[in-house]
Amino acid sequence: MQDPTIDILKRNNLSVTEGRRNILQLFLNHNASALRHSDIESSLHGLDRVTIYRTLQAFTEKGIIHSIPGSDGAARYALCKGGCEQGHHHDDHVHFVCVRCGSTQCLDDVHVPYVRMPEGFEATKVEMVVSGICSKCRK
Amino acid sequence: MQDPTIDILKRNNLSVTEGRRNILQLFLNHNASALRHSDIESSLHGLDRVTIYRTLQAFTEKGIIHSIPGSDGAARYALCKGGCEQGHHHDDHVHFVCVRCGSTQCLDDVHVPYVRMPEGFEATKVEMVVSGICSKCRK
DNA sequence: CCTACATTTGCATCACTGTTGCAAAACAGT
DNA sequence: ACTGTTTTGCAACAGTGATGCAAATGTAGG
Repeated sequence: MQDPTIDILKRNNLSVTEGRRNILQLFLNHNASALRHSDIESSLHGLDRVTIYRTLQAFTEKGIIHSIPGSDGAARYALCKGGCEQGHHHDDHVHFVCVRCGSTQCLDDVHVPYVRMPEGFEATKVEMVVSGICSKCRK
Repeated sequence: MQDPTIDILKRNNLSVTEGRRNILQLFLNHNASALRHSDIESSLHGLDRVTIYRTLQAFTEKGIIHSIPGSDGAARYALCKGGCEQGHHHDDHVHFVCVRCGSTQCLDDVHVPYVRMPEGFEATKVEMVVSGICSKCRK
């Protein structure tokens, strides 16, 4: 109740630790754009690299955050807005990567359109990433 | 004329070297699914890692191959089927990643649908990657 | 075919991402 | 507060990708 981070961690059956609360708080403060592991590492010095990796894994498994594939070989993470539960994500929105400022954001209102698969293919997940100039960089 | 690899390299103003011909031949033989750097490295032992990276870069710039974002942090590459030229790619097809066999393939007949961007966003590139079970693995 | 110039290769090295095993520290429930 | 479980930090490792430089290779002209 008092602190939203404690609440979220408990609801997801995760032990409430300093590191997890700090990482979660960072996502709550920063929900305009997705965070890379390195962003978290530089914001929260003193927290071990490995702990951050493991925390991101745990949060992803619980459905607190979702990962966004980055073409530069570094995963990005953003808070799930709702509908995601233990084991199953329902983030069917489009992601946007700005080539100018480098930020990745969730376009929560733009949902991934349906595409018909060829005979014999069975789709279980669809990722759509749009690159271009974001609204902030276009001024 | 005689060897398609020589032909393709010359058409793109690339020096014809042993390594480039071998890599290109690998793509020609293997056009059902995309290749990772490591696939090429293990198929063509004796060729330096760095040479492979630089060749993949050169081929991508020339529009011979295109890269496919992989969520596992390893880029995949596949031959461009047409419409791609020096500097500009026109691969608007969907990519499929099989979670069973791990292969990545181009669904050349399935093209990426249009999505309307929110106010202020300017899209220049759209990537769509579908995961699931491919037709071969479903038998 | 040989020479001279430009390009490419291989090697060493580096930076970054992500994983694993293990002992010490922190947490949860009684 | 005590005990058992979970998490953390550390060390080490594997993989991807980039860069600088000297040696090797390719290209074009005669």
